[in-house]
Amino acid sequence: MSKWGTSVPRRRKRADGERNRAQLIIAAKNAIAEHGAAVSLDQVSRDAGVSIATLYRHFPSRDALLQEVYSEEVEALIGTAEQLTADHDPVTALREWLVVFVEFLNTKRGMADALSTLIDGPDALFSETHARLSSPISALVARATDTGKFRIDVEPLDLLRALTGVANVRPDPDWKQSAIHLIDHLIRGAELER
Amino acid sequence: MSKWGTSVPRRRKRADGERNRAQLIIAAKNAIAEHGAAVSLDQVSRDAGVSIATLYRHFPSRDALLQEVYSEEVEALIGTAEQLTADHDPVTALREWLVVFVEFLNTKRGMADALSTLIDGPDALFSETHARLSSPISALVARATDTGKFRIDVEPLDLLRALTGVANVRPDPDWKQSAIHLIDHLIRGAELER
Amino acid sequence: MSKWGTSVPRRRKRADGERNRAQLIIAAKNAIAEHGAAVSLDQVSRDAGVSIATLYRHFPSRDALLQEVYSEEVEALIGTAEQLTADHDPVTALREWLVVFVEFLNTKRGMADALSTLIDGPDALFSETHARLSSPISALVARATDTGKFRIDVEPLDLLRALTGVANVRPDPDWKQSAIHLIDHLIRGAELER
Amino acid sequence: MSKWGTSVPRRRKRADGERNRAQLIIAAKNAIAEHGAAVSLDQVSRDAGVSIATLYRHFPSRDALLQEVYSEEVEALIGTAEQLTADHDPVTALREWLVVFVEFLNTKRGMADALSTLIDGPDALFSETHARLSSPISALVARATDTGKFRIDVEPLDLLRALTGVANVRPDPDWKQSAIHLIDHLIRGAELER
DNA sequence: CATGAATGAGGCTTCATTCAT
DNA sequence: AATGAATGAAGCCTCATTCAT
Repeated sequence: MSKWGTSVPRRRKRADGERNRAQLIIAAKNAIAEHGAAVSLDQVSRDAGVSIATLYRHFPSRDALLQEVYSEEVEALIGTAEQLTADHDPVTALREWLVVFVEFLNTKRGMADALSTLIDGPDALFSETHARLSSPISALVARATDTGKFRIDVEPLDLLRALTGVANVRPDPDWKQSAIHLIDHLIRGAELER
Repeated sequence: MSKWGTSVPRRRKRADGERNRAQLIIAAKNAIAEHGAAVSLDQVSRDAGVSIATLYRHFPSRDALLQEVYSEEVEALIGTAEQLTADHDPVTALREWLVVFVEFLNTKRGMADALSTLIDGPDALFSETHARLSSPISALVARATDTGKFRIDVEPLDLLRALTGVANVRPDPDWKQSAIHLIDHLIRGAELER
Repeated sequence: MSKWGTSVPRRRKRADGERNRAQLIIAAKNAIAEHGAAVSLDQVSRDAGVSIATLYRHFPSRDALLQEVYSEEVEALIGTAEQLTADHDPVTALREWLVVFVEFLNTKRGMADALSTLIDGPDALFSETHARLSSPISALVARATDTGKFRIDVEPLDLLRALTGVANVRPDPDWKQSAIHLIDHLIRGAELER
Repeated sequence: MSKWGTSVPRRRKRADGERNRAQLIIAAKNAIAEHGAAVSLDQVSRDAGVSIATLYRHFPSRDALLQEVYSEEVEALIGTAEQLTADHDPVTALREWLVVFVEFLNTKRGMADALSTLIDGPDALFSETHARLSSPISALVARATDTGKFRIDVEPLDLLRALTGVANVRPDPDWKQSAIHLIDHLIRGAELER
């Protein structure tokens, strides 16, 4: 089927393109973590080892890039929610997922900025991610609540927002531990029997 | 009309200087509330009715100005803590102060950005505010804890951070309500008798 | 399915090449009419359904492409001149041709830009077109003059330039009518008997 | 009244500012004449010997700059129309003004581009200039027509457009002569008695 | 003290054009 | 012959900050 006997070497350039694309996403991820969501795209392209024009070829707008960076991780997060739901009792699943969310924030340092920085108020990027995270957290909370032993008046997404707040304290190396304390406290406040 | 002919003008000069300084802080405060922390200093100086150079005379750098804006409000917050401590029982005082803190965040929309936007590591501005807020919140929590009916494993400052997280959801007009729900939940999680 | 198994594909390759070339010219023509002469070549190649590289294979530079677009239409114009000369009396032929020229400008909206945009001095593109249009208009004018009833001190090409000036008023939807009025006036000014 | 004894030296900087402003207008004028209206503002600022930021300080937008360049000359033109109306018989006045208009085009080479290039179709800049030139030319034509010996079916502004067309032939050094021939022809076509 | 002006530097974005396959 | 990818270069614009008066 192949013209040259192996199926791989054909279209090396194409492969490079995809490698660059990947590099850009990685660079953007790191850059955002380091400098916040307002990173210069110039910076990102430099980090990725490509020209700024190449960045623009792959991502026609800053948002398109952020979207992509964001997307991957968010999908993973959502997948984890399903996994945990299957493997654990409701409250544990919720707790564990919040812990995973904190891990996610770790890579995403600056992402919170990203959301609010994007100009148009309730913008597409935010709305979408919002919506995507809303499902799993709501489901997990609902499942915990359905046990009858758990009650929480806080809107599910606000749990994530609270953790984001703790995560945004940039310099503190112990923030993850702090966040876990907060998770425990939040759960404890929701348990009816004590 | 002479510059030194009366005893008043000499003082007025000084007064003008201070008025300018005050105006600048007010303008910066409003500008930040309105446009986020990335406001152009030009904008601020224009709003204050002085030249950009005058701004620089008073505040040698952008950060110095932010610092000051921040400072004022923080001092007010601290004052409130003392007031509440004097007027209310420990848990109520804590709860009320957290509510006041949420109000503070309301004016400061964008201030959170300001903090995280400042680029490198444990920056001076943040650290100082951090330190200054640490005292009142710690004191309030300690006082509540000392009643023996209250226990919280979360680091006091993290309570504020959690609220900040909820506050940072820019477009939601109900965020304040959400924040208060969170406060109640956090307090509830800390009460030993239920 | 084999590449060389039939005698047709070999020719088709060539045919494709020519088709592409033609498509490119058409696309460029439309693009210029729509967006002015500053169209991006990327746009043109996309419209033509080929890659930008293919565009470059056919036309080594932006100017080469414009040249070609221009050329085709100019040839058609010249053909029309001959036709009109054959079919009508001198003055009518001249008038009609000027009307056709106005039609030509209509499709070419933006072409005028194209010419003057090319940066330096008496550029090749312009000069050539210049030269090519010079013949027919001069011939038509000469033929009208030879009747002895017609006299015009204006350089023949300037008649076209004047019309181009009227045509370049972009927003006016009645410009064609205006141009025809101008044609009539110009002819009227040349008629000796009145 | 002055603090230093002469009224001049005070505010030297301000004077510089105005000089720069003037330089920018001159540079823009020349640059447009040379490269057309799409000149890079960077280029203009460089020619004027100031930084691009300074250009922007004086003219917040490209249009603002063009407006200014344009404005001065247009006002002069309008003034001339009044002068000529006062000093000459109707037809002569019209003819002379058209000659002056040709002179104006000489400085303005590329201005025609400017008009059509500015993005929004019938845009403010164009409309205004349009309107401003409309008055004098209409008045001059009307006055000539009122003599009863002159008739022209061409819209007054189209006379200017026709001349602009001739003027836009960049390389020809004799274009001014050509334009004057055209003027004479246009006038001749309008005279009823011959 | 205050001012208006100026600027360097940096980010954004778009192209025409080249290159390896 | 055709392609997608890459890039240098250039334009646009904005801002924090400095300076001469």
